Amino acid sequence: MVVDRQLTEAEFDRTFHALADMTRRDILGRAIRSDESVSALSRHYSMSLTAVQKHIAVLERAALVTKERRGRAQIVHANGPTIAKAIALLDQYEALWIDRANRIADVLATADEGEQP
Amino acid sequence: MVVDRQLTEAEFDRTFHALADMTRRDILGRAIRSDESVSALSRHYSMSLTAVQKHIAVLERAALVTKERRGRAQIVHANGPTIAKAIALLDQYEALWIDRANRIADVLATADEGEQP
DNA sequence: CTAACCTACAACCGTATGGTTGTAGATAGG
DNA sequence: CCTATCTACAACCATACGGTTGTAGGTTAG
Repeated sequence: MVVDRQLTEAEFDRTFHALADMTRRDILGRAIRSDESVSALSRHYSMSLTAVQKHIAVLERAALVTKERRGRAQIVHANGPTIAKAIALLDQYEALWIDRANRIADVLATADEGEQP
Repeated sequence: MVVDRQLTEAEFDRTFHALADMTRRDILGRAIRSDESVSALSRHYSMSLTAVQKHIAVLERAALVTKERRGRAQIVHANGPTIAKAIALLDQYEALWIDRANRIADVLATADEGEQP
């Protein structure tokens, strides 16, 4: 099963784009805490149902969320693994940054040694 | 000093929007690994200098990057703390998700106990 | 001083984004 | 059956985005 592969660059594009909107982050948060239908979710916001549907579609294309039919309602579930993969990428950047900061600190420390002969 | 506060929602918008583009992620990666000027960075990409300037401006508005004048060159530095704050938000989402998954597992386990009397 | 270089910014263009309204198809409930 | 509910989707609109070219201002090197 190809299930735990890294996200492609295009998938990262979609994931971060989906996260770059307050309404979508809020929808994601609600989807994580409980299972609500599309229309139930839409009632939390002062915009049309269609607008919320589109936001959910963006989250869905980013694989941050999945929909499950349950009678006439469409239940929105959060998809944890995609969040984890986004974290993994940012962790790589942070690790590089910390590594660089450490190397710079080393260079400065070594330079200091030579300055008091 | 108000330095380590959380990002506002609008700042998260900018941060994730900045990360939602392959070229900008690449520029951020290069800025983390080394200090390059704007024009030096632009040489890595098959687009105009102006386009790269704009990408850097987006990263700068998101506080993922800062610029430092050095003679006639403008050096682009990565800004680690902002990356860390983005990670912190995603970690919150992931923690909620794991918590929810655990609670669901508990409910299922409890239900199983009652099924073999 | 002059020429080359680095950066900044305005103006423009096609396309994507985020919103709206309106129409229509399933499904559940009384 | 009939009606209210939930969802889907097309069409439209204003604005933002990602790219271009062109012009202009500092700064360094020779």
